[in-house]
Amino acid sequence: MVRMVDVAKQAGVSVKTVSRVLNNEPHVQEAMREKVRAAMDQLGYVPSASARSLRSHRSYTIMLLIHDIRSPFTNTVQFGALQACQELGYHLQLAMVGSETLEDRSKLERYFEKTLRAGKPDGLVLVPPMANHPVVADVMPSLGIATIRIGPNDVPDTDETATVTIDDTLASREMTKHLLSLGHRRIAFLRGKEDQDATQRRFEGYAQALSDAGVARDPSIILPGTFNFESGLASGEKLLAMKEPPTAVFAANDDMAAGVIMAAHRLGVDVPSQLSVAGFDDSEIAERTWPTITTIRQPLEEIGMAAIESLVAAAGGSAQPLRSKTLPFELLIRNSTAPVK
Amino acid sequence: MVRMVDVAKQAGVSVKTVSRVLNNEPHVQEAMREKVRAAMDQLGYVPSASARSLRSHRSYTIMLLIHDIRSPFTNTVQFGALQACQELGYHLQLAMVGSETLEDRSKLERYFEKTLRAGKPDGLVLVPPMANHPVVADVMPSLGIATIRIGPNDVPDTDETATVTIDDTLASREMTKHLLSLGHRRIAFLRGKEDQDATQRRFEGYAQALSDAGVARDPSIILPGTFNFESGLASGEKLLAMKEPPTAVFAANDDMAAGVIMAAHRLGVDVPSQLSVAGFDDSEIAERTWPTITTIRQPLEEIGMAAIESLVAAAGGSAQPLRSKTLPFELLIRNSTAPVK
DNA sequence: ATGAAAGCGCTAACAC
DNA sequence: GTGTTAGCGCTTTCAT
Repeated sequence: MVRMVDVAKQAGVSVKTVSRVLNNEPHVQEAMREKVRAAMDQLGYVPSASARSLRSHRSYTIMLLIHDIRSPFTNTVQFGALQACQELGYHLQLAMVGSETLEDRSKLERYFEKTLRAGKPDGLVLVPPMANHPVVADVMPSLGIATIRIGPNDVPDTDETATVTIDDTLASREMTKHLLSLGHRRIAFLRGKEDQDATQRRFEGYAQALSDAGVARDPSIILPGTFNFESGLASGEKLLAMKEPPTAVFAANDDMAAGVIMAAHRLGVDVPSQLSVAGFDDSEIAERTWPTITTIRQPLEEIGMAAIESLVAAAGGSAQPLRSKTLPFELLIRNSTAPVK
Repeated sequence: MVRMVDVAKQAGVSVKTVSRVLNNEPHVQEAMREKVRAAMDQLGYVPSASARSLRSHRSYTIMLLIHDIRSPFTNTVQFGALQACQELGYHLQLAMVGSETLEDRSKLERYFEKTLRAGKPDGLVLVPPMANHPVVADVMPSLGIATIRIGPNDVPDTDETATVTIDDTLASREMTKHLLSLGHRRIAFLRGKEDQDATQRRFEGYAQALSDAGVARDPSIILPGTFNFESGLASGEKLLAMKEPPTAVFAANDDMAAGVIMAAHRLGVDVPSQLSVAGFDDSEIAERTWPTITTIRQPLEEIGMAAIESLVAAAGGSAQPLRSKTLPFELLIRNSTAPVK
């Protein structure tokens, strides 16, 4: 194994200088820097991560904390995060919190204590439903780890936490306006999980757009949901069985929208001629159903990348505080929405 | 921060004894062991990962090497792997190899050198298409890292590598037999990517079943593919435009099967009454299309868990060699296959 | 601007 | 069965 001393010998300098070059510290002449870099390359030097972090208390590792790893949302964020990590020379480590742990405050505390102290990540990325879970929010500050939350819109920044999101309310309003512009007046709304900020935000956008258009809200076609396919299926069946069914359904995410489409298939209702369906997120499934789903694209890959970039910037000695970012969304009109008949 | 000395002091023993307890080494009296454990709990001791790995050359980290992170296949394996890691006290780290890197031997070598030397994982999990990529297979042995490949059927074990899979050929034969039993004789087959072992294996099962049933193979309805939705869509459109279209399509994975179903929708062909469609993998999409897809369930979560368990067992001092495993599959008959008319 | 020395927290090697 | 000591490879501190 090639050690720092070997590089130092090869370059004819002291270890400390090599260390300075490795860490991009100032106070090294450019010529020296070059010589050291050449020696590193020549010897194929790879610094020992454990030695570095033992001494410096930095791990060059970001931890992505997930709840349901199999969600395409999380998966895409992860993809972006991983790309950014590789570019910046950081490791991406995964950790998962199960439902029971999430419910139980003391369990969660113990879990964090163990996982975070052991891994000592330089930063933490939280995705929904972790991102604005009340118990998580309670426990986090005591850990003293820079954290980016993905998703929530209304959590204030602190020195140690910030958020990366889109403007859910605005996006939802635009989608609702799209449906209104097609002539729909009886538009159902499927809520998501209530412990996720997005549910309320998206509902607000829907409510605002209706109110702007002077359309009264009908509570009987605003249904609870869980963000998953089955919940959309059940709500779809319920709505279509009504005496006066809605002409459009806006689901708070694509999985539920796909469920509504499935319900329509089952009941022989044609989408979009008899029922328009809109989703949110632009998950993979939105392009794989028949018809394909009109939705809001969240730049999830970019969100993942932005999260890592913020954390790494804050971790690097410069000690700039974390900054929240709001990224742009896009209304994607596909085949599941059409003018009302 | 609580250190090992603090625990030792509290328990009234030497550091080495604490270390022995931490690592479950023998030669410690049960009473001492208990005392030490109590002290650890009481002080909230969390061992320093970096110090341990600096000294012991073990990182308690498994690396999952992925190519296309957004595939549901990989995602589910990852889910199982993460569960197993948490149970066994290991960290799961992610690394990604892009397409260009995978094509270029020297790039790949440099990538591995850098990634693996830096992270020093105790084990490596490869998923398709990494798992039996020729260049990867060439480069791996020189790295001296215990590796589990997920997917390939025909790679011999070595001391350092083993595989965890299902019997693709057998599974594919059973699916083909299912279609034959429904009266289909003109069964198309959609191949996957040719650099993946599964493509050939699954084709062989199809070929065997046809041959067992005395049905001649028609090369004009055996089409190449890439395992993705678009490729299934294109093949589906091509098959349905034939003068004598097949009565059934067996796609080498679910994404392609979903594409075929989409093609049928577009062309107004009813599935399954006019065309039966079968997939492979039991991806999430297989239950979200209309109709739902008859497929082969691979126990991907269990596969991910088994991979980690093997690696951890081999990493733990016992130094037992890696062992390959073949897990059971299951034929899931859903709504996309029906008797031929 | 550069270097020498101390020591991060742990385990390997060896003593008892 | 248990303890002592050295040192893993690096960065920090302090000196020059």
